[in-house]
Amino acid sequence: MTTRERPTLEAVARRAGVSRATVSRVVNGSTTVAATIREAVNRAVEELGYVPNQAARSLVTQRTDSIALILPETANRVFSDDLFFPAIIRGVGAELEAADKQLVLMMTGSEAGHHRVERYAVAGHVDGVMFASIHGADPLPGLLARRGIPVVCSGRPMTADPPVPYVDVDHAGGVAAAVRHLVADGRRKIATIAGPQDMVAGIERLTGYHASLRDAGLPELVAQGDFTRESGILAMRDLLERGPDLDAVFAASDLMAHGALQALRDAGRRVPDDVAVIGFDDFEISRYSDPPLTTVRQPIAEAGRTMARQMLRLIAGDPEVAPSVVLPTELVIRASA
Amino acid sequence: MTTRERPTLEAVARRAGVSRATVSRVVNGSTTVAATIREAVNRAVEELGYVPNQAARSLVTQRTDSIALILPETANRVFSDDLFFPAIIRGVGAELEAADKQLVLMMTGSEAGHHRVERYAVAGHVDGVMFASIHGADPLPGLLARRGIPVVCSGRPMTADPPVPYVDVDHAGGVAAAVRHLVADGRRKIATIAGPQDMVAGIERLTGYHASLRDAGLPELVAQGDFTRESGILAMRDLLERGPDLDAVFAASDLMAHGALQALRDAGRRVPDDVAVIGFDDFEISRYSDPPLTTVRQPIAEAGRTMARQMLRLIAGDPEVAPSVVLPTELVIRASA
DNA sequence: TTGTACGCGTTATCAG
DNA sequence: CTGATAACGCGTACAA
Repeated sequence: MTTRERPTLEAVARRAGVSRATVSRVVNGSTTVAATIREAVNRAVEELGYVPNQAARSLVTQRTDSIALILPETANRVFSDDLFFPAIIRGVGAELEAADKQLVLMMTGSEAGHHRVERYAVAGHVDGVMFASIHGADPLPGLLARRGIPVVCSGRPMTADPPVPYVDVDHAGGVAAAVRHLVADGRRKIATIAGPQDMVAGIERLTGYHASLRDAGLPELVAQGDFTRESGILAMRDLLERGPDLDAVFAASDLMAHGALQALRDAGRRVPDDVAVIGFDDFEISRYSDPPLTTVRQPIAEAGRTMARQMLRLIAGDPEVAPSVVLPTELVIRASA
Repeated sequence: MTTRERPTLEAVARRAGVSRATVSRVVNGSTTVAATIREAVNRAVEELGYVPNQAARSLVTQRTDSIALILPETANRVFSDDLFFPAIIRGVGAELEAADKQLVLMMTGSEAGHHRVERYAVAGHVDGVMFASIHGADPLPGLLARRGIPVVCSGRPMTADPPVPYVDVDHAGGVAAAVRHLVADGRRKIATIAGPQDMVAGIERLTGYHASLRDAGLPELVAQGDFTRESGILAMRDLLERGPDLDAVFAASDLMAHGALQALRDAGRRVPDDVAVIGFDDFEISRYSDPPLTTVRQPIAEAGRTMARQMLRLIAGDPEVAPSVVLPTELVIRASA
């Protein structure tokens, strides 16, 4: 391994026969440099393979040009068949790439990881921190914000101690559309498989269910899941037991809806003839399920892009950053309901 | 958002009534500081919420205490039902956590991303770079190594321009064990579903297949896949068409093996009665397939841990870092073969 | 045991 | 348009 010394600005300057200042200007794309000199400097940079020392640079600029995306989950959860994280990462990545910022992914399933991320950010490793999801009343976003670090969350934080800008989708509106569709179809015993109640997405979809059924004057039937397919299977079995006469089920995630489809099939119920099923997400796979899943589409990648844009504004010092952006959801009707 | 000034060493020193040097010593855990002073300093640190400026610190120490793990894939590939990446990330994460180093994940599916990672590393953002996989003759590992940046790869790099330390598993040995098992079981028409031939894992498993069948004096039958389940389905159909009389198939990944199981079922072949199937990976789900999958176990998380350990040694300047570590594989016999 | 003083590699502010 | 020169915040010989 060649442990050659890294060339400095000084070295480039000597080789090009100019001052450090001039080299710095060229490297940073200043226009006020004579063409001939610029060329000489660029040649020297090339020959020496010069790359600016990030530590020195950010010591004076106060910037690192890299931004963290926190995945407050364990590796097992992040990397599963749940396509939420990939989608949000794609959205964030695309927007940051366009802005030439480096995306830094950090998983913090454990408590210790949580604390290390805090130090990492406060120490100035990154210019800002985005959260891909929030569990319970996670203090970290507020903590960082109070430190003056730009923070944006995906999903409304449950604690708004110092209010942190967030991007979310219209959960309630999506659920309402789903329930309306079921009611219009003549369904009268509409159950739900709720998401985890330590996450705003889970809570708001359940709240939306409550509100919609109340408006429609229909009886409720709730089972608890955690967004995963397995939990959908278990919850559906539970529902069938407690409400054998149900004729529809709204699952708070596509994966749980798929689990429900499977459990219904196992129980000999036909979808949608006996039981209508609606999910929430609109993952790719939902187009190919049996039957294809009617579901509430939420623009996850778009949420990621939006989150990144807000972050870039925050970093740029834009005072006009909206405290929240809520993206619309949309009912996608296929065969299951 | 409180944009309070970040306290510096100087501020802490003033408050504690000591010099900057002393504060620095306390913060870095030097033992040569009087207990009373240490306490006063710690109190000041606490009160001010002081956290060392990473840029300033690494400007002098030449270290950042964070290490990158490159996933040279798109988000779609990284976050799929392939459990390779989660496993390796878990292994790496555990080892780095113990060493109190921060793990930084970077995905570089695109060409541009590739280049940005190079600059990121060369600029000194991280102390070292690990690669979770390698495609073709990726020049990046060598490029970084030549720059004097510690590099470790998971999987033998196809180009060893400057030889880069790597951790891999015994592909050939695993394949040989699988084929031996099939032959001993009386199978005589053993096909294979090969992995992508731009990755060493794909190449070596196919090479191993060639060698094993040659040794056994049996005819070959090869179809091409890319480690995914879908490619396994397609490849199996292809094989059945070209070799209707095959009585066994070795798939170079568990996911492809699962695809093969499905295709065989669709074709009305019984497993293992008509066709024996063996995979490669031993993912959790392979215990629950129908039938449970006989497969070659490769210790992925252990490879991640080993890779991290090698990296830590490299960073510590240990001259005794092995140029390569090859972990054993093991045939796990279940019901499919 | 503690403090002084220098240097790490850049950028930015001034003169020239 | 270019070149000195002063920060930026910290670690660490060296001196006290």
